[in-house]
Amino acid sequence: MATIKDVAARAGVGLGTASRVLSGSAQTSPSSRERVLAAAAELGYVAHGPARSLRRARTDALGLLVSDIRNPFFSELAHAAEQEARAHGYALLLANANEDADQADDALRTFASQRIDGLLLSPQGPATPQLASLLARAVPIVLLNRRIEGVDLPFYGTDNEQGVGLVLDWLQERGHRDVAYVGGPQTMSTGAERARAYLGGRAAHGIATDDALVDAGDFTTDGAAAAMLRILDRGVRPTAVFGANGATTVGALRALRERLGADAGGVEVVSFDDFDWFAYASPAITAVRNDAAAIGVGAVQGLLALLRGEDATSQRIATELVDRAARS
Amino acid sequence: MATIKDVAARAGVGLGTASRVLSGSAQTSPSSRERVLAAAAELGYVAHGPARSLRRARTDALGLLVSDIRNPFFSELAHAAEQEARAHGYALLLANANEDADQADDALRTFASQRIDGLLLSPQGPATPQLASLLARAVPIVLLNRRIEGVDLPFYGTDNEQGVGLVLDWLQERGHRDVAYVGGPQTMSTGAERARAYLGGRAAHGIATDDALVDAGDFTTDGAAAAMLRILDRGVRPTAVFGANGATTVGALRALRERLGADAGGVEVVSFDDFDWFAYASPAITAVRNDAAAIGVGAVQGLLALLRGEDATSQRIATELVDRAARS
DNA sequence: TTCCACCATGGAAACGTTTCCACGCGACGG
DNA sequence: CCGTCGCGTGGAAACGTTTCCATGGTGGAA
Repeated sequence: MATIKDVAARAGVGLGTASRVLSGSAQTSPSSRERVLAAAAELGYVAHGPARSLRRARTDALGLLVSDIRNPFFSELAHAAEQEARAHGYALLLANANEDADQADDALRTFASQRIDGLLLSPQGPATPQLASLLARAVPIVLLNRRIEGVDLPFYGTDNEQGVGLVLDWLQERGHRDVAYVGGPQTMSTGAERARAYLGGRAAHGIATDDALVDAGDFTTDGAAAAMLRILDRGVRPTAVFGANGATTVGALRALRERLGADAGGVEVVSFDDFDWFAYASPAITAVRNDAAAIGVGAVQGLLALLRGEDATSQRIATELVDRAARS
Repeated sequence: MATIKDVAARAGVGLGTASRVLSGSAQTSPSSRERVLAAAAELGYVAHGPARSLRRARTDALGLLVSDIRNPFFSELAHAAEQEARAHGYALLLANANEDADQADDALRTFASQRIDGLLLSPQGPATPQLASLLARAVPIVLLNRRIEGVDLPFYGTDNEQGVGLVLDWLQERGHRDVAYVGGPQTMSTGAERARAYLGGRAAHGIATDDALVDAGDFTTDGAAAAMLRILDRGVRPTAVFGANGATTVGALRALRERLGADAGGVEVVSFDDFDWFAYASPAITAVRNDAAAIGVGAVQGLLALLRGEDATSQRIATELVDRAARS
């Protein structure tokens, strides 16, 4: 309730001096400084953020739009990004698109209205009008984990090719020939890149190139379970299954357990995306660990670079394989 | 970049009329309305949120402070709360305390500066100066899942007593006598309430009241694993283990698997807090499902009631048991 | 001693809204 | 035909900051 005028009055200084002390923007005499700070403390003064933003034409806030905060990948990323932003004096506003284009647009509208200084965006699909509007306003934007067709923005995400390479090496080392692949939608860059890397690298790693072993869901558990069942229904019997993201792997696992029992009939499961609990699953799941925290931190740093007027270099974060196969 | 003045000028109306149309606050003639909306669309006008907040002395934003967004309970809750808030025209600002009192205070300071209209708070511990400051400003606040000593605020959380009752019934039905309990910190209301309900109800459900079977961690995986190991080291051999929250159960599971093998030596595990993947764990974990979404929605509704000047009634959300025990 | 430069200071202006107030006009009733 | 009522309107004021500008004072250099 107390304004800076009240503080100035109580400290017996002018409005300007009080502002200079409280925002630390310019030199002030030690005595003024002391009295202003004392007055502010006594009154419990808290600067009015919106007024400050109005005057300074910046909000010191970054927006983060993720497709689903319940997805552990994104909650980890959000957490890391928030820490990094906070460390640099920025607040992080989080919005949830709920895997829905309308909600995503809605969130972008809110961000635009809040006048965020920059945006971390995990795109749902193609560019939307709201996104175009933000681009037109020259709001700095970086992309997370998925690319947008036709829009060239700094990108921070997993190195899909390298990650799939690790999986292929592992499959070969374990001697798997008949491997099922449960993919994601080709319309997402993640789905497309992983599929391309896997399908293109199979032969060189001694894996059968039978198309009956390949199907795709929509990166949801349910979609992936259905895809896995379709594969099994074709009468093929893989010795290993590769899920193209975390939810996909869970769906495949569910289908395998339904069909083949709690140990999935000895089928080995390997995943792009790691969850901690994969260690406790039956069967244990080997996974490529997608470093969400590194992506979040890198993206914030890139965005901050853009805000300083420098340019940001895209990063593909390398993955590492967590091998949980039962060894004899 | 376009302001409401630009819109008014282009539409050939006065400033006031433009504002009235765009904020829908009062009657305007159809012709004005039409021209203002057209002008706004042509200019790509987006209202300046901070300016609006400054003038209206409200932000239409609610703050949500959780202890750790990576905790699935909170990400689920955050998601549900955001949907509910959005449906009522409020934005939800999310902040992460990272289980750390300083960061929590920092986040509260930011919220205060942003002039949020209301706060959903999952407290870390006792009341802090920043919280007192918010209370003094008469910012409406509701509490999530944990209470604060000495502060009487509307509360939305799990019905711990009822949930523990379900677990006790299940343990009795399964014929367990020697049950280990891995609890949480007594300084948190959740830890204390669950411990009280369990310890007090044991005898009536035919469970041994041997204190060697009881230990406590700090609601983290590592702390719980250590507690579980302490119990096993006492030479007791329980037939079932009850973990007082999700992370605790995971820690106990880890310790059991380390000591007794991948099937935990046949020990049955039951948890307060359910994770979807418990179905795929080895051994499968029975759990009391904590309805995070219902808590989030209820809390937002309560907060909105406070904002309307009504008063909010605390809610204890009932849990349900998800029985995943292997039946013969 | 005198001037100049510099630094701290007080207050006005500006940021983009909403809302209040006063005004003009048309319609309706007397 | 005139007074009044009400509705739509334009513009000024206000919200709480920061920043610019002018001013006064002080220290050092000449």
